[in-house]
Amino acid sequence: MRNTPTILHLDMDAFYASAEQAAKPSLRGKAVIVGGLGPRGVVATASYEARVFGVHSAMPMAQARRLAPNAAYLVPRFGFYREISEQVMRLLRELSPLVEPLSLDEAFVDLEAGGTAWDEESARLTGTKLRGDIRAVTGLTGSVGLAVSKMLAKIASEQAKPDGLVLIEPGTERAMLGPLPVRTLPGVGPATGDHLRRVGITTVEEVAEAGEDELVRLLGKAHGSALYGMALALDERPVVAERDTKSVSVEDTYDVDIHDRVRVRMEVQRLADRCVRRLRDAGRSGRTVVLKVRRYDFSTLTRSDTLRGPTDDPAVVREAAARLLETVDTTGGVRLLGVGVTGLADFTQEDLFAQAQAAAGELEPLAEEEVEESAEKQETPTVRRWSAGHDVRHAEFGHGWVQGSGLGRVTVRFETPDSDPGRVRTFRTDDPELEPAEPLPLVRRRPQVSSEPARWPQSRSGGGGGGATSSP
DNA sequence: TCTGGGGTCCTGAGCCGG
DNA sequence: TCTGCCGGCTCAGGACCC
Repeated sequence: MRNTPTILHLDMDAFYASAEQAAKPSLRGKAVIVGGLGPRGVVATASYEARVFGVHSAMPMAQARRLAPNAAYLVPRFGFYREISEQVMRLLRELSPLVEPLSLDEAFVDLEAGGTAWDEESARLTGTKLRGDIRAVTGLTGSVGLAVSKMLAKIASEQAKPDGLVLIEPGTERAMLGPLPVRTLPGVGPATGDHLRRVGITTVEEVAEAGEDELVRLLGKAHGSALYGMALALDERPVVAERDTKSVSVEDTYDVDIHDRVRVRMEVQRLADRCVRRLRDAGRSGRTVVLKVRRYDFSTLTRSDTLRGPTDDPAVVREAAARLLETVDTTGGVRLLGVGVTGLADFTQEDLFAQAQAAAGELEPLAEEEVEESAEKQETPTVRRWSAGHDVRHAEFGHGWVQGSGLGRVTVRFETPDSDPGRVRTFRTDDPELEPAEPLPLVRRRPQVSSEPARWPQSRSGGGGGGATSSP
């Protein structure tokens, strides 16, 4: 393991919620909760103002609404977040070719490999400048952790939140780690945490004291050994720039459990089509088709079928998924269905056997009329949908966003990232002057990458100036 | 309180072929 | 030819992560 703290972990602060606050001046400083708004939605991100009420990510939305009834509730706009994420990732790639994105809002960077840091001081300077650049380019804040390994850099960025920088000095790692709860270690979730607590292990220090043999006995070989290493602050995992995707899947949770078997079959076919579309967009094909069914009682089962060769043929995937469904009992109802493909390849191989079978009529695919008939039942009648938080443009009032809709009315707040908080107006949902719009850039004119200050005030004023401040 | 969606990795059982 | 062993593959489930 290296002895300089030149692994950087960047974590954007409350990313989705902060992006929405940046786009919508009236939400700055307010509790904002982004997530699924249906009856079975969960919180994706809560702004720091919402966290005060006890709201956190992965919490059921119904619970969040009870805790913070006056918060702004928005559906995620992944396309918008992806654009911001790409700006941030570009800044990271200026630091090093070794950038490992973990999600839209997180990444590791090997600064040493990029020649941008070689010791404590240069690492700290690089991290500080990066935070300023992110703020200048996106208007958002991110927290930076610096350490000798990925695990420690991630723990450091967690400690730096929000809007800070923490560098773990080489030699102090074990002392820092010891008193932390086991859940701090990567790979320790609710189940493992419980497991360890039941045998009296609650801190990282106690994990180290338990010894490798005991951990392997408790958790199995791979998990036990890995955890022991982590507790000793040993983590040799390199920053890996190119990660090959290993599976592609889509799934839907339904607002109400589905009981009708015909409807279940139809949904599986739709999911299969969506899955193949994603597969093709990625230029891949796959050999193993996986069906996922979550039943009314939340029990989840998967069924998979490995074909003789990789395919990206929707008919083949549909047929495999339909065949797998026939092995599953769905009486009682299903709350979630999913279709995935694994065993990915860059080439396809015609599944002649399946094609021949289909041609011979052995597969009993859903009759077209049956599909269409069921599809019609699904269609909501002709009303335009206005999702909360999405951008719109009105012929007279200009750019705004949907604050809410229902009962044939849609409420729009007219404001832009660099305007003052705007006024609210209500329209009929079929108002011809109202149309969906693309999100506006958060920072109007991309400034030179330097310490130019953000163009508008942040909800968390913190360090002010160029944003290039650091906490201890 | 009532649990999303997209992934990754691990484990253990059963089967098969050398 | 039979048996035992071993490794590899497939399948299902579970845990974890963001």
